[in-house]
Amino acid sequence: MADQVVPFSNPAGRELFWHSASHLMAQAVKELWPGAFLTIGPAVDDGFYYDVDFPAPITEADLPRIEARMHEIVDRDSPIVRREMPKSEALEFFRARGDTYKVEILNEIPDATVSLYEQGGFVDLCRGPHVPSTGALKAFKITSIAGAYWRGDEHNKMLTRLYGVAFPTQAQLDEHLKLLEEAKKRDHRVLGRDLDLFSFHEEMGPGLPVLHPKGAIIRRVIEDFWREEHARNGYETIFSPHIGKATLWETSGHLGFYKDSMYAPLEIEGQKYYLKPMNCPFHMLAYNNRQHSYRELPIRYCELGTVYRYERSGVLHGLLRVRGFTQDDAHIFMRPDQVDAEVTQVLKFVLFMLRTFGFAEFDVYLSTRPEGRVGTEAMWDTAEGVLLHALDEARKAGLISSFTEDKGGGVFYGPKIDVKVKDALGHAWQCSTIQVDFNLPERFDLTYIAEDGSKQRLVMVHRALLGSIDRFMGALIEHYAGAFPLWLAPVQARVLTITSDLEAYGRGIVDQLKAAGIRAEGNYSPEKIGHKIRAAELEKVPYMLVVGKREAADGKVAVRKKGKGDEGVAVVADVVARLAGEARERR
RNA sequence: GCCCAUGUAGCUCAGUGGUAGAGCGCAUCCUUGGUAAGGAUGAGAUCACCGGUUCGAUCCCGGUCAUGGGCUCCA
Repeated sequence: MADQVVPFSNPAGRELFWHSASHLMAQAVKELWPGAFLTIGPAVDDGFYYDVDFPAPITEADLPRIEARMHEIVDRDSPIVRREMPKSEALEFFRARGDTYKVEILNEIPDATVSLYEQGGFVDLCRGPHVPSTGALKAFKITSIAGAYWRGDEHNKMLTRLYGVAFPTQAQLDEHLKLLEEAKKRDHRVLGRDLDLFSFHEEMGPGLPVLHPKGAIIRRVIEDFWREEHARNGYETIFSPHIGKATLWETSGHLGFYKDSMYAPLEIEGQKYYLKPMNCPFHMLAYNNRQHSYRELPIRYCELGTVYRYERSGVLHGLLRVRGFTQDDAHIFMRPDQVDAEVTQVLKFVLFMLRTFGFAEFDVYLSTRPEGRVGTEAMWDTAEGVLLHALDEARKAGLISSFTEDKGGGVFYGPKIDVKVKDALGHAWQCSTIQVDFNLPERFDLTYIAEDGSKQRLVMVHRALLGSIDRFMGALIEHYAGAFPLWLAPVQARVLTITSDLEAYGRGIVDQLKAAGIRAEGNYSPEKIGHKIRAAELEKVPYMLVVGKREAADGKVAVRKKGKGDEGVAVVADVVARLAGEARERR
């Protein structure tokens, strides 16, 4: 059976190409370190990797050597040959080499026959297919080196993972590397510092950001919009404290299921208090403070609740993975007959919010019953059916194009819908989650009084639209590369005077903008206009309003839109109205 | 937490076993110039922290902390 040649433009072809490149890298490693053992080396979304058990640690400094050897192997242009053999024979082959990793993999392959690939004396167990010869692999780069546990299990040995990418031509590789550079410039951590949005400090501790005034404006704009829309959608805001007694977390089950993510308790007057990792228990108590009639439902409690979770130091990452963050949380209490309509409404709400922030592409997942769960099968059947129905409705309405079912991916207390947004570079960010919860209503004995006067168990849905406000900000920063649309921009307009003697005129314009609710400031320094424009462009201010003698003479400004250039002069009042309008429309 | 790497001025980065340098930014002064960098001068650094080796450590060694790339998990 000969391997088919599949073009690189095709996803399968790309995978084949990258997988072959992975073998090429493996051969180079094996030639340079004969004592190294190869484990697994697949193609991944944006390249390939190979996990290697090296006899002694290697470092980044070794990468050029490996690349050089790879080029040598390419020049040899060895044919890549597939050989099939009985599993037992392959086992013997790898056992003889003392290659326990390949033996372990082989033992898990159910087939009686396996395939090996050979290229210039280098042999690896592989399903294939591959490019016909090593000469086909022209352009590649080992991009990084990292540790990775054998089989991803931290109880296993730590291997060395080499990541790489490969392309049929050098031009394509260069293009790809350029794209990576671009992505680096959009990194929210870099922009967060350059645009003076937030910072981290050793003195405060890892995973604990502090928002600077400009970052705080973005946060406040997000929150104001959020509150407004929640009020409009029938939510009531509540506020809950940051700590709660141990008994509360015992009731909620967090001390049983979530303890590893919670911080050690504080002791106050002989009682243990825990920093909250979630807001749910407080909302449950607020609901349960009095009896509720079926007529009141659904009741929707929302809160921008700041929670604290222990995250292992190695996983912290800018605003995306922190130890204290604010969830845009809500808990909806309802009758069983209301769940369908409510979930559908929540999903629409989610998509409305995300679209308003400028995201147009979503990855939507339905996660169903996992092993080890609470609730009856009938409850799961109903809840999964409801979520599925909501997703179907959203699809029919054109709100989403499709969704993926993650079988067994639900939480122990109920099924859920997750929505990830895709940013301008195509990266997916986990944001929204809509979860049916069978657990807390039982634990907190949440009920309502039905039409016939009986006490009934209610259904509770837990949801977050943006997920973590902090993470969402990170997503926005990268999506817009720091160049926020007007309504989100910390500074919306900057007045730039051609000469410093026009300061008074400039200040007048700033005042008019501010009076209209525009976040405006002026730059009246005696720098040249080109300098001021460059500064404003770099700070990604959406509008630059340039004023010189000509404009000052007849009450006008020259409008320059960031990234677009000079738009010509306009009357000040018109410009103020235009910006105010854009901000109001959240553009 | 684990593996590897990194930590020098606000930022980006040079550099050396004899206590540091550039560009940008910042301050002051000059310049008042029409759409992405005008000029001069100046301030600014216990070279992450703690310990060791050494006559002497920013540099070598050890530890700690933080950061980065991953593994794992998740908002």
